Amino acid sequence: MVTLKDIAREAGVSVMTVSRVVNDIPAKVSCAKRMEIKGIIERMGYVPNSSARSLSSRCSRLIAIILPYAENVLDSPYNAQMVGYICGFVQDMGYTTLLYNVRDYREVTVKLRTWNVDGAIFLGLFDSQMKSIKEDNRIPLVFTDSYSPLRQVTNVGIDDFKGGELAARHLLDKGHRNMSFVGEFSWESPVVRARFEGFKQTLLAAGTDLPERNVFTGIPARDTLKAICAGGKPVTAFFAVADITAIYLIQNLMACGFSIPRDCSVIGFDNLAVSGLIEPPLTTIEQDIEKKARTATEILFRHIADPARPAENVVLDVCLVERESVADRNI
Amino acid sequence: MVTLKDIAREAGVSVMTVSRVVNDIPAKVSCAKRMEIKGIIERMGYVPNSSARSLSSRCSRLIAIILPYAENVLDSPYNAQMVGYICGFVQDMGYTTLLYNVRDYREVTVKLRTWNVDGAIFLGLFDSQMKSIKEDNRIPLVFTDSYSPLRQVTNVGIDDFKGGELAARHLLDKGHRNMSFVGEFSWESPVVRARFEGFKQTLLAAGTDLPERNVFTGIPARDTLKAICAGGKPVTAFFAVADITAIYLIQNLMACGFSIPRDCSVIGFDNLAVSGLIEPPLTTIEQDIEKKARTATEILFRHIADPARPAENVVLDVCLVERESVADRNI
DNA sequence: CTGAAAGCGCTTACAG
DNA sequence: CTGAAAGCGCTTACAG
Repeated sequence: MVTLKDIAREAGVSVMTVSRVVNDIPAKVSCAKRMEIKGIIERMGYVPNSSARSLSSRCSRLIAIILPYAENVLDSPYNAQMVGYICGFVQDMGYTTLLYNVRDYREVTVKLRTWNVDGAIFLGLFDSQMKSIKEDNRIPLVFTDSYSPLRQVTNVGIDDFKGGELAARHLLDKGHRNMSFVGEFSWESPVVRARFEGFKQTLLAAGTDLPERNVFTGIPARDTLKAICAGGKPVTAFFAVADITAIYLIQNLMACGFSIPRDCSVIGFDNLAVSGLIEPPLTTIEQDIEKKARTATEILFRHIADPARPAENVVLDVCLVERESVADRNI
Repeated sequence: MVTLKDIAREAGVSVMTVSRVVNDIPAKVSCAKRMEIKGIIERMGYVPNSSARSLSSRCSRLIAIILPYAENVLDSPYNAQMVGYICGFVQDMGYTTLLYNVRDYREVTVKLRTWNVDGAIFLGLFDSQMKSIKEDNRIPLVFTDSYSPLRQVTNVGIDDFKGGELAARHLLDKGHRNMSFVGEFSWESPVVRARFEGFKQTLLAAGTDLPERNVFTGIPARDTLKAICAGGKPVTAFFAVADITAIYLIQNLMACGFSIPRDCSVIGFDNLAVSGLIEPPLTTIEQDIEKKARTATEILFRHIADPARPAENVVLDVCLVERESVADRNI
């Protein structure tokens, strides 16, 4: 392994001079010497040892992405997109990405400290442990999709409530009057809750009720689907809390013999790449995942550059993407 | 920051004794002392500094996953699956995952050396640079889907040729006699080549030709699709080199007014999660991505434990998954 | 503009 | 079973 010392000996200077060249510390080494040393570094294939750097400078140039545990954390297209973009942005900044999935929030502190990570981005549900995580780790931390009331926490999220509103308004516009909400995860998730509330309140304001029996935490069983989509006052449209949910819901509705959108309409949330590819192409609420990833990374680096910066809470916009999974009942 | 020294002072022992407790070096510290020290470590919230460890022990417990550059490397569901599984397995071994996307293979050496990475797994097309990468980095390296002739390289791949055979045999069984191959990427990719050869040779052996005009490097334009699927001797079935390709191909065929599989059949390769969700559900050649990720990780750790181990080339099996995108023309 | 000294937090290698 | 010494490769802080 080639070290600073080797380069220094070869160039006949001290290690400090080489270190200054390697780190491009300006105007502290004469130009001629600088060029000569650069040549030797190139020729000998010197690569700085990041561990040694991290140890002495207390900066690792390492960013951790923290995901809640799953057998495969990137199974979800949303997570995969976020991690992929963040990884690219982090690398563009000259930093390196560590990828972690944690079963218990207490693992977080150990993982961040042991590598002396300079900053971390959290994907997913860490709301309740956020306070402890924040207290235990005095480095810049960016959460995503958090609804924690803590003001000193930096978060990048989207307008989930508005997403629910847009879905409701679109279905109302298309003449639907009896609808169903299909959630996922537990009701613990404030993200699900916000989308639901936006949906429900918009319906209520328009004089349309969303009865309890049409609200589900997961995809309803086929018998249930058959029951609510037929009978006296059938459900004509579903708002699924995520595109993945919508896709499986459509599968189940089709398996029940329903045609989408002729017999019942479905609107999703996320606008994943696959959502335009299924049959029928999914009408959905779009969130800009690249922008979310970019914003989260930018804010993180802003806090790394200036740790005194106040916490920010960014809420990104959402919009309706109309495709073919919602029928117009007005015509 | 709590260090070994702090624990040592608190316990009234030397740092070496604490180090031995932290690292569970067996039977070298009396039991009573060991318990007492463990208590202090717990109480003071000591976390070992991995950089210091890496520097002095020359082992980082870091594994790099190297992907060829893309704007979003995890945009491909295949990459996302692989990275997700590998990350989990690596973590189970007590190691940490670094995620890199590289534009140029020369970046690889710098990235691996600077963090003193203990091993690396490569996803994607590194065949031509493999020799240089291998020579520059004397740590365990596992490649995937490589067709490099280098014998000293460890690789985990699948039987792409057999996949092509299975596709051909299935279409022949279903009575198709005029087929098309739709590739992706360049023909440089030996993976594409192998799938193509398996397909073509099986057709030829059965007395069915695969004329040049029905072989494509990307998804054909709609005019082309219309032309080859109509006329005197129409193409009745397509073999797409990957499910993603198949999905877009189906989109295009539908946009041309063709019904799948009534007017033309499509068979894919990979069996992604989405492939069963599209309409019609895709008949495809399945590869076991979890097994591939697991095998690659296991072999890597075997080589880390015993660097003298000879290189291995593992070829995993593939199989046909029959769904609804291929019509039976015999009935 | 340049360098000698000290130290980051740990482990290796040796001594007892 | 325990510890003092040296060193991993770098940077910080200071001196000139």
